Amino acid sequence: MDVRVLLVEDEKRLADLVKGGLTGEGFAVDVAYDGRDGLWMAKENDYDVIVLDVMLPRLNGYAICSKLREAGNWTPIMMLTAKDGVYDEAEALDNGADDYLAKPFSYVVLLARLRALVRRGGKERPVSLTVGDLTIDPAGLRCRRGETEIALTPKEFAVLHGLARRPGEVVSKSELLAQAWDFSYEGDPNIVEVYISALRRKIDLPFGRTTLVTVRGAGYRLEAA
Amino acid sequence: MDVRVLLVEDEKRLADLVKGGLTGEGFAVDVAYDGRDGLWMAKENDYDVIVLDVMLPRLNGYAICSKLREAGNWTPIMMLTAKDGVYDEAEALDNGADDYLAKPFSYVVLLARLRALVRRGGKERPVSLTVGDLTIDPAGLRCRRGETEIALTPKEFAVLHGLARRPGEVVSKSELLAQAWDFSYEGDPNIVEVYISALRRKIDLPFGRTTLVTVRGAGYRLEAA
DNA sequence: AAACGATCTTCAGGTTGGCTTTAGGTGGCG
DNA sequence: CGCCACCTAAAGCCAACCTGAAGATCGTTT
Repeated sequence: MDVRVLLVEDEKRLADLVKGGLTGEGFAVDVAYDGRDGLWMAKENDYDVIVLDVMLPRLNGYAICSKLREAGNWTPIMMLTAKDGVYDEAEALDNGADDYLAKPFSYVVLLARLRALVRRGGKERPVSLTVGDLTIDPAGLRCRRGETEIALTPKEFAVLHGLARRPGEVVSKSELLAQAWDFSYEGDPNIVEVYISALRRKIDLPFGRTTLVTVRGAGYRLEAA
Repeated sequence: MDVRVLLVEDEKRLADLVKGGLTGEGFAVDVAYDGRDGLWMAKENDYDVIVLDVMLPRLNGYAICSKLREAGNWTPIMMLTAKDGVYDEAEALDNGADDYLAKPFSYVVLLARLRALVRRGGKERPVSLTVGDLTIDPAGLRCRRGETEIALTPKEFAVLHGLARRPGEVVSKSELLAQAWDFSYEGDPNIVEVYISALRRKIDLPFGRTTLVTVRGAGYRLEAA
């Protein structure tokens, strides 16, 4: 049971190096030297993980990534970003990548991250959730109301995510607890209320909306309207 | 086991193109060139997925979609929305479509999305109940009379739900008690009357209706008329 | 190591709104 | 006419909920 890897990288020297290394580690590696070939191969075959350079001839890494996700392909993707910067990371994850690595990278780090990615598996998950004009990006701890970016803490995000996965439906406090906290959380359920309060202050109040609704005795509901 | 597709599209050139492409991919494609034929074929045959253009002669895509859903047909539907601003995606999904694609679309994308739709088997049949123009959504603890949303408390909802599950039938007070309250409720059975009263004030009175009928000595009945 | 900032969690006071009971009223039915 | 089932407005009670603030925890910086 080999791990099948697709490597899309135009620098032939680097591509060969990585391929050699990974092959030695027991990976089955295919290489594509430009974006369009890479996209085609990714669609044609079933890989366990895809390594994508960002800057590629004919079709860049971001585009490949979004196109795959759009096509319902949720193979784990690692992006190799040329420039080191926050902007690149954000863009990579925005486009549906699962992890990224800034060039130049150490081979050992690549290997470790790849293994982590494969282990995590490519569970099917949407690139982003949308509830009305609220978009939630599960890859990063961020969300946007229209064009306005909203910073969320990890827990706030977890709660919002739990609600957004079932828009318009009532999600009970205990469901939120089970999802955003450990399964067997022993603490005060009031904590959910605290986070609901914080979320409202961020996603509703500044916009004069009330999309996060309390359903007394039942739970909370996130509405599109 | 072919995948059976119904394509409802009046632009003959486009229809033939798509049909050709999909046939080549192993789909069994039927084409209808106007809305009424499309609806008829959708009802007559059992398709795995239906592709609906929005703007169609004789009966538009939205109408076909709602009519099918009304008739209890939950075949996955993909809507093709012309991007002229009159119709938008949200409307497509509101009408019960499972996915939409804005024209002009790439054939590859259409193919991928269709496959995803078929794989998922479409939206789960909503569990909402309908009694005449009254719809009850247990997942969201909401109910509507026509387009008007009605706010209900959990107990009110529980009672209404108990009635709506058996539309037109008499449901006894003790059945309602057993269902909406704990099995062994020790309180005053008059409470049911109180809630019936509250419900009437919300779902009948404002609409000049009397759908929630008392059957003296037997219980209550929720009527479609 | 110490200090710091951010986040998480707990706590407590205040408020609200739904649940239930009560009680007087209505109307069907013998 | 009187009984009984049902209707419904009103009010008290209590649990659920909101929220500001303080304490606890964790990771990062100095």
